[in-house]
Amino acid sequence: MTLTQLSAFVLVARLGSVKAAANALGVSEPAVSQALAALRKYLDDPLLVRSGSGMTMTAGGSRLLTIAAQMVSLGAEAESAVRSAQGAPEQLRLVAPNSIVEFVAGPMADAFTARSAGSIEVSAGVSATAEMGVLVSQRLADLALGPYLGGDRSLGLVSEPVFRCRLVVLAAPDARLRGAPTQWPWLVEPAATDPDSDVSRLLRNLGVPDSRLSVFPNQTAAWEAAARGAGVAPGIAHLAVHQLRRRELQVVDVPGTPLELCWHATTLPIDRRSPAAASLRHFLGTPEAMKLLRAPGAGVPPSRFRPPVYVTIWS
Amino acid sequence: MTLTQLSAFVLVARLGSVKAAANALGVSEPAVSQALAALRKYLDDPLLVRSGSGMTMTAGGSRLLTIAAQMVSLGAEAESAVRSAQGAPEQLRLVAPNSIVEFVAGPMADAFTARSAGSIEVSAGVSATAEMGVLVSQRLADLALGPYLGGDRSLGLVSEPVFRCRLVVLAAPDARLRGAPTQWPWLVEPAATDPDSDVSRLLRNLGVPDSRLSVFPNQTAAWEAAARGAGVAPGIAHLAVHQLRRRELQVVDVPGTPLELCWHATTLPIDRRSPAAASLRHFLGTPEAMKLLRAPGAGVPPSRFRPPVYVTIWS
DNA sequence: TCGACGAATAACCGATCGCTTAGTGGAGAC
DNA sequence: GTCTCCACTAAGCGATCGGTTATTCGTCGA
Repeated sequence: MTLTQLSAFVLVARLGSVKAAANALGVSEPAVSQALAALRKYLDDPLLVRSGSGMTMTAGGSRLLTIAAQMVSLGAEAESAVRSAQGAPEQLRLVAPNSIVEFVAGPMADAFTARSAGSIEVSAGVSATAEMGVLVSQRLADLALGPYLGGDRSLGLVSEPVFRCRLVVLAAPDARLRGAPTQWPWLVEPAATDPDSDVSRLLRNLGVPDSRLSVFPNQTAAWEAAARGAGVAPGIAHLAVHQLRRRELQVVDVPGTPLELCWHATTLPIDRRSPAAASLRHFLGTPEAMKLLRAPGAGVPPSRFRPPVYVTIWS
Repeated sequence: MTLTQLSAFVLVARLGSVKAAANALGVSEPAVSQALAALRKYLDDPLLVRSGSGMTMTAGGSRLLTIAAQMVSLGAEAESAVRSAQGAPEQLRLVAPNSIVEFVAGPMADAFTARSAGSIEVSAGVSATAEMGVLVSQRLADLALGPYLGGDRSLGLVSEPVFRCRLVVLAAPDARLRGAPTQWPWLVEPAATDPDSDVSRLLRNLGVPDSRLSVFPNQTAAWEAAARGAGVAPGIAHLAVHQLRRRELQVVDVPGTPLELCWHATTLPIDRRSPAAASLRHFLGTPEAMKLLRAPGAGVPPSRFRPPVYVTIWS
């Protein structure tokens, strides 16, 4: 019985599928399956059994889940406790949707590290909406910046609004868009395939079929294609400020847009929150952070992003 | 960072020495030292440093201790939770001084297993007094039967009296004992070398030098030697009932004896106690258990006992 | 009935764990 | 100074872990 096995089990139980857990951990699906098999053998209990929709827990599995979750969480806590005790920079892991990581996580991390006088290092990772809450509650991440995640009460998370913005649809000024929006070519970033993402919701509301989507490795690439006239690209309005100002793109009037959004900061409740996480949470409310959220970085070349989507970056 | 490493660390921190921890775990001393080295390297902190008397914790070490102890404890809890959930017999580990294991633990375990209709299996192990409390608080054992262990408040244990008995000194009826007790040959079981044991205390009070001790692998062997006239053997009076009735041994009048003792049952507090441990604890108060405590088994041939002393038996 | 998807298994591989025995090093006791 | 105790290191060994790719198995849905 190892901590990796327990952590795989918890993730499978929480996400409801081996595949999802494998994605969240950034490993192949048999790796998770085997960790599960080893645990099953060791404890002599199936723990999770396949059932029509996802995996359901046995009696033993549900007892294990509560305990294993604590152990995994304590494991992460132990590391940070020891490291912080000796003055090494604390590792703080921020998780967010692709668009946020792409434009604001970098400057945000740099600013916060500077503000903490180098005593806290921030790293950022991309994750699907459905995984973000679990990652934070598992202490695989310290803070999630993105949609509201307080819906699942069982995770015990605090999700507070920090920033309002608008989702719009962009296209080149000279683009000739014929017919209904459902027939346009839609140039999207990978999050559009996350059913819980705002972009995905917008596309569903419009009734855009998957066949009309072109998925680009990141938002910047999708917007460049749109600027070349290849189609329309949904995006957060203020993140495209450079392209809009240079007239490479303009806002297209589409039903249901602009979609008012609110980014939330999600963490463990105060009593379970690490000091570093609390500090970052506080930083997000400062004018300095607001400025960074409002004035995004220029975006980064595609090569800096990992090819697979919805993979968290930390090992 | 593995659970074995954490468990080794906790034991070293609690027992104050690598050697003691190795004994408690039943492994060689370098094994523990290496586990510690691996943890130190992984966490990049010395955790425990040698200091004149034993090992003292660094700041990181003391932070780790509280968390690691929980993790180790949860690990044991996880196993028993899953096993009990699927109807497999629960493993209940009883720890006691050598004499109790030798004479009463076997019948007690059998009786309790029968009483629980086979749903709980009891195994018994020998441990030094100083280790018993730690073993219970670590959940390496579920119940300790022996001396009072409530002294160390930090372990958070409940130690309640269950049985009164007397420690006496025995010899063959025809033994010719010359001079003062300090000059007799003393035939002792291994617990006599445990400074916290009652036998050891008695010998200290009498001023018996170590050179006059002959250590036998178990109580039965020591008593057999005494019956052959090889010297005197301290022991719990009612455990020697067979030898006394057959006139192989008789009580020798020695200052400070009979020494009134009280066996205590030590467990975690009720809210942290496993149901099986609670059940055994309750069983110890029943007339059936009293009878077993009063009328011991015949003792077992030496070969059934492990050569090393003060080693807990479970892996 | 067939196909597709997701879980489980097989086979393999390198790294690490956990343990051993044997030897080194350092601090205190005589 | 030398002895002794105790922690640590070295070296080696077998088992397991944790990961991969490729394949098989079961179940659901068309």
